[in-house]
Amino acid sequence: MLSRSTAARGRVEAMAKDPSAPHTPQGGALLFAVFNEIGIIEQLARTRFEAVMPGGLLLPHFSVLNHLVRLGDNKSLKSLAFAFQVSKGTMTNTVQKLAARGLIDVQPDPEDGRGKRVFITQEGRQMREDAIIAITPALQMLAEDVGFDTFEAVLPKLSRIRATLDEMRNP
Amino acid sequence: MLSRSTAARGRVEAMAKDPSAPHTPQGGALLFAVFNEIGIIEQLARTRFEAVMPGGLLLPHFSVLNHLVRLGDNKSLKSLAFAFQVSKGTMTNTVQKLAARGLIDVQPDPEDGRGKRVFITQEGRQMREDAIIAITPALQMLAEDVGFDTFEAVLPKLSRIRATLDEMRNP
DNA sequence: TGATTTTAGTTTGACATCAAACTATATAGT
DNA sequence: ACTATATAGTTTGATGTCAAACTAAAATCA
Repeated sequence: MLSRSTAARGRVEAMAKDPSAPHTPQGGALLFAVFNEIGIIEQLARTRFEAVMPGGLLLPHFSVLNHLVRLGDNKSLKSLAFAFQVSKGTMTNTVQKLAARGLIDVQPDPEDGRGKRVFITQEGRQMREDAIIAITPALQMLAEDVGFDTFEAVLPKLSRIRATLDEMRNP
Repeated sequence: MLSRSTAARGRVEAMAKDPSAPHTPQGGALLFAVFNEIGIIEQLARTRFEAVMPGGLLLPHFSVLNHLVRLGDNKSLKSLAFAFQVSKGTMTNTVQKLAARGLIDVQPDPEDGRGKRVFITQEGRQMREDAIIAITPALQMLAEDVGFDTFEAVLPKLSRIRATLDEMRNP
């Protein structure tokens, strides 16, 4: 059986780097490799995150709770969908799940008959706290093993890539 | 309507950075921010990639074709699932879709009655070439706008994070 | 004011994905 | 050899997601 890191490397190398391929830009392989690493990290991080979440909380659910605590509640579904770059239907689904668990409270918007407003409940705040507590050991281990400076160095560059990708949408 | 980059920043800030939260490690916010950027980039990149793929080819489909060209075909489903870090069932599904389109050829493993072997067809090779041609403009634009050096700088650090996350699985 | 268009949210249908159960074959243990 | 266990692949049921169709309520405009 291959080691896990070998497996991951296998996937890294799985992406395009064929120098004989026509029309491949010089260094297109580099970009492929970066996006491939990002894809793997996203998957590994999500899996690990959800594995330790209390009550089977999923990443998008936590994300919404965290958003409501950090940036304040009384948010519309639209703004939440926009903030997380998911479709309206997806946010409808997420909000319904959170509401069914009593972690948020959804009410009609008093100023707009079409809209709704999302509030976090006390249970929702507690769940968000528990979630942060649950993931903290993994984050600490990661910070120790990888080095904090690596994360510091990488964040602004990722932001730059994200911002550019963001601007490239719908030209 | 908010600008798109404002929206993306909204999602960035949506993740944990609450300094008042108990048990939040010093700088836990940094790690959250990094993973959040990674999540957004993965989503934006996938969407953009699939939007230009010929014949509605999806990212996992392309990834398998590319893998078979770059690392050679005659692969088992197991090894493909392992390389891409997806479940066996997922790879069964992906392989069935590719085979139905005639892009790969799946045959029983002559040396193992349980196994199958996956081969890429000429149509599959052509599809992979077309896909690379289709995504190249976006990659070039990105490389120009962001700067090649940013990608060069970020790749080894992402690899490090990925490798550590990989090692952290199933201790 | 009345008609058109835009917007907020929901629903529907399709698809990728996963975990777990299942089948069939191979390997290990005795 | 016979039984146990492990492995390759498929299937099943659930979930998250999206795009597109749909409903209802603004906002625009003529």
